[in-house]
Amino acid sequence: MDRYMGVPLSEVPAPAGSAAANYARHFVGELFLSTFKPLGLDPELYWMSELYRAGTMDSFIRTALDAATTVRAIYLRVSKVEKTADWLPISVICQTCGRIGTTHATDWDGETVAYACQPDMVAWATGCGASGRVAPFGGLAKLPFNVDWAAKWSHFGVTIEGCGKDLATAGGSRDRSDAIAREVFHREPPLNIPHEFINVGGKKMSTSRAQGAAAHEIAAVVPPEQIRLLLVRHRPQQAIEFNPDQTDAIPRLFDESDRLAAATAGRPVRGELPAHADRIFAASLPDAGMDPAAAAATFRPAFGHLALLVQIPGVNVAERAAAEKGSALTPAEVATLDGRIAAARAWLATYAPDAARIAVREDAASPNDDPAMRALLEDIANRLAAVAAPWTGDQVQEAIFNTATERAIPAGSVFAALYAAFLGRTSGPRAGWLLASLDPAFVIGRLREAAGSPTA
RNA sequence: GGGCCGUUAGCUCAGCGGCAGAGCAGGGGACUUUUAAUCCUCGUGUCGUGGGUUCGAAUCCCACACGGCCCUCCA
Repeated sequence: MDRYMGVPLSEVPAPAGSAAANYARHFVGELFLSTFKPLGLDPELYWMSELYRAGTMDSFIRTALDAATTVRAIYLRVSKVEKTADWLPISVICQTCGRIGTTHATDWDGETVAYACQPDMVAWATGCGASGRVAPFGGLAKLPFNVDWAAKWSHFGVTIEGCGKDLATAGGSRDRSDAIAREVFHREPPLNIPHEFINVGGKKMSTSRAQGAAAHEIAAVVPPEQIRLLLVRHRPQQAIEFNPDQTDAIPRLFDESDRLAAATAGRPVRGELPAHADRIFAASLPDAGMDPAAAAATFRPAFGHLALLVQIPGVNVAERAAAEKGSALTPAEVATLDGRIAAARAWLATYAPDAARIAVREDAASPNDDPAMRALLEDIANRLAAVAAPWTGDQVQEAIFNTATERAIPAGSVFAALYAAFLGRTSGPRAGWLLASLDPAFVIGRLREAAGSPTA
């Protein structure tokens, strides 16, 4: 580890087992790109290490070194950072040990600089102590971050580039780079659009601090379209509050996505829509080639509903979805459905609040308060005991309704009593199918507990 | 100590000089076989606080409070 501290990441070997050419490519390729790609972000990459090696940056290096006095003045004026009088805006790679973080360059003579690799320049790396002169071109040195940033604007002709608020602060990195662009490279810096962060539970999302959820964890649950919506629906300078843990934030994100789709497709929508709802929807589509109108018109099963259906044994979710739509699902709709089913399962396994999970009570039910209801539950138990296992959902549902009708008790209150006995709550999925999926002896026993009758 | 962004309904957020809004949550109601479904209905909230500008301020200006982030290096 120490051996590589201070060495350019492009020169550090990739971790064992990685196929990447070096450490930088390993992380950009394996982590960033694999997360971005499903989101429809397919950037064209430039590796600065290659541009430096190819000599592309040489003219900027020369300009910066010639203007070293100006650069030092900018650091002092803009950021109140005082560099020593011999400091040069160049980071030389030590010819002996390969480190870039430990070198101090001085004495630009128009072709070469002197440098020293210092053992105690920074706390996090130890220089080898070598010194010498080097022509800082062709990849033997790099520009410091702020100068490098400004140089890139000139080289790539950048006209607009946002950045996070951490860099956009007054006297911060962006201000320094802006000043360098103007005064050293004589070019107006690109239009800046500072943007906020994503907070989880009021705190900046941070994997290293184990705070809230990590991006790749959320991406494992929320499909690309909804993640894009999360990022796109707010003003950029508004921090995004997203706390999926034990909340309905994820189902709501789906609901908003579907609402925007409905509006785009011209279907009626409750309430007021945000300005440019159709544009927000189009921007949330991960595939740039996708026709927003066509995408909006497809059937989109409600996430909350799916999260319920996947928990009920014996339910054919695809059949239910087709029934709800009123016709067979298209291949694209099947793909949407499958994606949402997977998302619903992942959500239930991770972030979902307990209230969203159906769980049959382990403990015994207490007898119902109402004598008439107790008698009715006993009646249902007896009827079911006469039905040969395995029960079907229809059989159980029929037994419930027949009993309720005969005893002139509203079906609604019977169901409430059943849910209380089995789930410990007042509502739930279709009771007949729920009970049919459980062990018959258990069901009868539980019904008699709720009826207050001896179960032996 | 300096700076940037934010603060609007329980939650998430629009509105950004002209009657304070939406979704969700929540309350009430409808539906005699229940998808946690569906439908109808209900919104006074010190627009963070205090000043100022204005015929008129959530909106513009100034202070202050609170929250987040930054102000050494690296990127």
